[in-house]
Amino acid sequence: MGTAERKQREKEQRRQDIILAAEKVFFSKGIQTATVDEVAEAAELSKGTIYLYFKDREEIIAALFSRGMALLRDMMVEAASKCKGSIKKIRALGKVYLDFAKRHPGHFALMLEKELHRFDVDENRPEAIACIQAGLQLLTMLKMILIEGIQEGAIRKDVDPAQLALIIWGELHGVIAIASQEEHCEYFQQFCKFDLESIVTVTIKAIIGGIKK
Amino acid sequence: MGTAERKQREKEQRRQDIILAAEKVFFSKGIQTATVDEVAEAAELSKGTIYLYFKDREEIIAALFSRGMALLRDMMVEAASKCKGSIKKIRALGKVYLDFAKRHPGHFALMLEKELHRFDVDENRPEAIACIQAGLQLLTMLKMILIEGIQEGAIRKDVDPAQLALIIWGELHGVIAIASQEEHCEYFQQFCKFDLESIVTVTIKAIIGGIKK
DNA sequence: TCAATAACTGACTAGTAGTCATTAAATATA
DNA sequence: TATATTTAATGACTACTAGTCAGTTATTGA
Repeated sequence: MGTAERKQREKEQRRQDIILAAEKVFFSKGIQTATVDEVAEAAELSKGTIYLYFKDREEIIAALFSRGMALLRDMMVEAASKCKGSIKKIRALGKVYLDFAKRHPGHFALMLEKELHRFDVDENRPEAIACIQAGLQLLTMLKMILIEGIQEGAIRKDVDPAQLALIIWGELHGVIAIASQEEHCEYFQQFCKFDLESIVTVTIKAIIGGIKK
Repeated sequence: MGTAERKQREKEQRRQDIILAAEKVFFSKGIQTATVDEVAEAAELSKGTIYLYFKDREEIIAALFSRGMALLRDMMVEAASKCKGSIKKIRALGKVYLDFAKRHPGHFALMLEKELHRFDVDENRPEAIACIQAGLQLLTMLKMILIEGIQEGAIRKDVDPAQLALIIWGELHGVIAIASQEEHCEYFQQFCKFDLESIVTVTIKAIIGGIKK
């Protein structure tokens, strides 16, 4: 009797439906201003049902975040696999992040808002673990590329590759976050004019310059 | 008749008192959870009075932010003035940020939470302008150091110094933000063990490596 | 057919941002 | 000094939203 299994699948499906509805609402109305009631309406469910599937509002956002992170990770893994040599791979990652920002602006905005500021979700809950896992997989991929580069002799070997992976990710994300935010502020435009693409290119160049042998 | 001037001073004083009360409340209870009522109570004023001095909650936070930013800017300007040579100055800035995090943990936390994500404050309001000004002053100082470095021949001259200043600030802040957040997460500890101090040292080294001639 | 279980509902509670008519205090004026 | 006027402060109130839970409906298994 596969009833239990089917029910399990249906439950998972409903959860996914809620996540998709939440994406529509949160990405169009803004993370801060969208309400759970609006998510419920978009999902054609009552608010109470939403809370059967997610502990609280923050957990819904965490689910969106980990989906976006997984998306980015997949794009990065694919792009890296197409390049030969660690330096080229790292250069490709910057381009991928730009591409991600263009193709998934909602997820990108969520990442800018949440990547650098701790979720208020209990660290032991599945959604929090999924967030951390996706981030760790991204860092691990980067670490592998660095190890490869050290073996090739292209990258300096006096730094721990894991630590360096964290640094590169922080640098890249930090620059893109600040630049994409200040892109729309006229006061900052006076300080320096640029497009996101050129600033990422320069950043990647600087990062690589800092880790090359 | 100096009544008007005195009243103006008193008004400004009250505003400062509210900001100090807000610091206590926001920094102890957390930016997200502290309420305006609590600020009012700490300032020994009614909530209505708070709203005579600040348009909304976000503007109170913006006032704290710009105060912190000015604090950091002053520390950085002072530290830079004590060093000879642009490379040494840049190295000093990383140390200053660490020192700032230790001496002003509340402001540091606010910066992690807000620096990379746009304030919902009208760009034309004084508080928003103060935030942007403080940030711009910091970037301008960095730009001056870079120009000095280019003239000295210590720093590569193929990049716009203003753009490079933005990149360095983004890199430094991005790394510190991610590292200080993940410092407390056991899952990330498995990936790589480090203390904030060593990661900042390595980051500064990487940044300098990326911009040296 | 009917009892048991699971899924869902929406009115309700609690809590908070922001408002505004009213009160109190300070100042200017006669 | 007495009174009018302006300024500062109040706190009860509204509007809104996260999260709950007793009750309803649908599904399943006997």
